[in-house]
Amino acid sequence: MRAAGEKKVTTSAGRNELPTRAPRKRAGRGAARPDDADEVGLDALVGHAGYAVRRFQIWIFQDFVRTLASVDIRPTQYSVMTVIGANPGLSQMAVAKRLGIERARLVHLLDSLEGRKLVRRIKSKTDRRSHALHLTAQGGLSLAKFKQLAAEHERHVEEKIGKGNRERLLQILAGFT
Amino acid sequence: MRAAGEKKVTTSAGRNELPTRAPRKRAGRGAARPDDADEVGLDALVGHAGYAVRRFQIWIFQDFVRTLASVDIRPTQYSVMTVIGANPGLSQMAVAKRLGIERARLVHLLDSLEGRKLVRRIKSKTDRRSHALHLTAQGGLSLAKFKQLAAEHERHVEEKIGKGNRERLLQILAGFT
DNA sequence: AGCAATTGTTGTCGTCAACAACAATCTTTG
DNA sequence: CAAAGATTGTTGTTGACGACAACAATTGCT
Repeated sequence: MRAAGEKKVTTSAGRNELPTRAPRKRAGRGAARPDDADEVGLDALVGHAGYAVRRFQIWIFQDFVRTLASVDIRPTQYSVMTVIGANPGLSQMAVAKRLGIERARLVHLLDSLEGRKLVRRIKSKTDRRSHALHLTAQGGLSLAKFKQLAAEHERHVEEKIGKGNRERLLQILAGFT
Repeated sequence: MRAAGEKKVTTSAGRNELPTRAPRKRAGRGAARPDDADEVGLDALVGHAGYAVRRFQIWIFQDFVRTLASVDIRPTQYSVMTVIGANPGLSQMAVAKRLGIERARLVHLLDSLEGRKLVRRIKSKTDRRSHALHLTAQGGLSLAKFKQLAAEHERHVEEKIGKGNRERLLQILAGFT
């Protein structure tokens, strides 16, 4: 519901400023006073995996949100629906554990999705504490659309870091999924 | 939880009924329904770079916080001090731009660091709007210690994904730093 | 001088991880 | 079987964080 920005972000959104890194001289210590951020040396920060990953994560997140803005689905919502769609009848606990999110957080997520008639909580008969999660008919249809857009987002990632690098990345991080 | 032989991704577009596992601990559920998160298929989620990166980012973040817990320094604080240490005299705007954080947010960050006598805001004489940021003597000493711990954290990353993979990762994501 | 832009600051809003506490409901065990 | 313990969904709080909006002081531009 934001969309107020209406920035000139095209749907392709790739190749904006990747190779900016001008091989300029390192910011000289002492007298030099780099005012432009482009000239600021990072020193020890480069070489930290966490920093690079954080920046990349932010970029990916924003592109995902932007690409799926028309359907108003955020990454976490998408992951929840995907898991439920692939494993109907899961309990909230199971979904939370699988996605590594707090079950407390999943409550709000599902409230929202259920309010939009995408997901249903059905009381389990075998365990009256838990809910069996299912996609609604509309939810299934919608998820198909979401997946299309998510695939488009994935193409943006390819454009940004290269197809081979993306696959390599997935391979390296396969242990965390 | 590595989900080793996980190849239950039946590419046939239809439903992929999970391979019937013998019901383990809990009383039989009647229908084949995975209760344990370990058995839950992710389907389309695997293959999404954003998901893998997010999980990895969370892991890295937590390890960083844990490794630097003794000095009570969080990733963002570390990045701010590193940049200031490498480029003394920077303005808040320059630091914020370089690290990709909001200048509004940097205010609180610096309030905290200045309160701990690690950095100083010195009024610029050339531009009385801005502050020149410097590490205090204690801040410089502390940063050296922080860097040691950060290097230890980085070793944890190596242990987790492998030395070569870590370097490849940094290489792939170099454009985002 | 006048007006737009920048800088630091304050504040709000929404997302997210991490806990804590609780009622309802299993499961275990004495 | 009944009490004790554990689990599930829920509500609430805390704190870090990104995104904005508005503002005063200051600078730059014309």
